Amino acid sequence: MSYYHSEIKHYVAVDCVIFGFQQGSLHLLLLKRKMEPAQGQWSLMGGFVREGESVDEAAKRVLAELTGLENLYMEQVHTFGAIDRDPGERVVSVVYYALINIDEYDRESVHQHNAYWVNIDEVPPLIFDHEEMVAMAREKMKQKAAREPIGFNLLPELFTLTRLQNLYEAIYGEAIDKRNFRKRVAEMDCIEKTDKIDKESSKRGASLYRFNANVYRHTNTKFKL
Amino acid sequence: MSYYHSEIKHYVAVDCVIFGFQQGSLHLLLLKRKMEPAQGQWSLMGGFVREGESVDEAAKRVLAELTGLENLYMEQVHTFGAIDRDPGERVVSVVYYALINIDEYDRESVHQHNAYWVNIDEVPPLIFDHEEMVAMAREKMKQKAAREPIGFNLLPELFTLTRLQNLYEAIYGEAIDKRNFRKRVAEMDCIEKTDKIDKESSKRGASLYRFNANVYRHTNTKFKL
DNA sequence: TCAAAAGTGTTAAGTTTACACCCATGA
DNA sequence: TCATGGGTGTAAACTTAACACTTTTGA
Repeated sequence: MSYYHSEIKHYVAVDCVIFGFQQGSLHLLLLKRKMEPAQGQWSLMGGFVREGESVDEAAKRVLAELTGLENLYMEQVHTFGAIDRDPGERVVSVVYYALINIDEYDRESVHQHNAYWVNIDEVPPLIFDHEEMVAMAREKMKQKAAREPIGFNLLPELFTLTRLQNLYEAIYGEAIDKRNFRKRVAEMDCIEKTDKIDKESSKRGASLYRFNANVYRHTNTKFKL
Repeated sequence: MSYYHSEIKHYVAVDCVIFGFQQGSLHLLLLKRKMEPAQGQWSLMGGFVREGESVDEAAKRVLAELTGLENLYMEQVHTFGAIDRDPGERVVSVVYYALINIDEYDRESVHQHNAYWVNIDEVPPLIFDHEEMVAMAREKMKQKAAREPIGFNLLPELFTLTRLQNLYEAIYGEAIDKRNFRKRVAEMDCIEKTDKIDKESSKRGASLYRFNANVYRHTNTKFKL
């Protein structure tokens, strides 16, 4: 209105790199675009920032639209601001990543958006600069997961240690020594053994564990997996 | 024009957290605003993203406007997108930090912008969300400086080891053991001793060192100071 | 001659890595 | 009974941290 009238405005969008964990691998929720530009090609889920919402809120809305889930763990990654990154028109895009428990999304909604879970190591070519977005999001998530307990967002509430180890192997992209891994887990009070046993994944059965966020907040020991 | 006509646009700005190193402390280059809104208050250097430039280019331009320097080391920090973060009008701001050798900027230009170097531990109240921007930039710079040789951008080409140590102490906010520090430096081939001696800082004189970016690129040893 | 910064190694503590076998169970 | 995944400890290698005195020189 008043101060900045001599400046120009831009479209501001958000794009979401949505991580899930399945069959021992990280997966991404990708869309096969139903609209121009780039119809028929693969892309991240995105949307424009609207008038009455912050950029963070726009990302939450876009995620909820697709997955039906509110309160996902989400983090801003980077803003992509090249002039011609979108060949349709100039759009500045703020990228977020989200971590979701792959058992809990709204399949109906995902289906309607023409979205599919794709193994992160078999991602098809993506439109625009979306591959770079994925690369940055993956790297940032990896760094964060090593030092803060965000990985549990990718798991159900109860999980076996083998499953947790598989998750971290997928995140780091390398094998982890089982005994060393369990030693580290044992030192972390916030990862609690429950008295429940999982019989799905093995004949013998494996103890189920749970992440306790309260314990995490009240202990001063650094998280490190 | 075509695809996104039903969406609305936003002002997109850049704000720059400009670090310098002086008298053993990190300093920030801050402006006393000459215009509304928030005239007379302290702020970061900023500006709007224009039509023919990317967001990165806007940040470079804004930095060059203030300091007269091109090719500064610069990194994107975060995008601030709250609706009412700027009480004048809605502006989405992309924050960058830059590292500058405090001996080399254009004093004339800085003076004209009403800008001053302020010790980072004595920063006055800043407008809007600029204090949060500074905090995030500082943390990100610290993380990066520990693992990549960006600190040299804050120093002249030749420097003594004591000066380098003082810089890292300022970045980390804690004292470093002199012998351990020098041991680490000695193991890094990219930090080369020259045959020049600095006589300014001590009676005895101290050897001057230089960072060699080529050597850094061609060695595989991780940078760690 | 003395104040001020430069320069220099060793040891202990802590952390990280490598590694192999027995257990419980359902098919 | 055997194939499958669950569960457990120790020693060596490496990394980090702690620590104090001698040197040079200009004022």
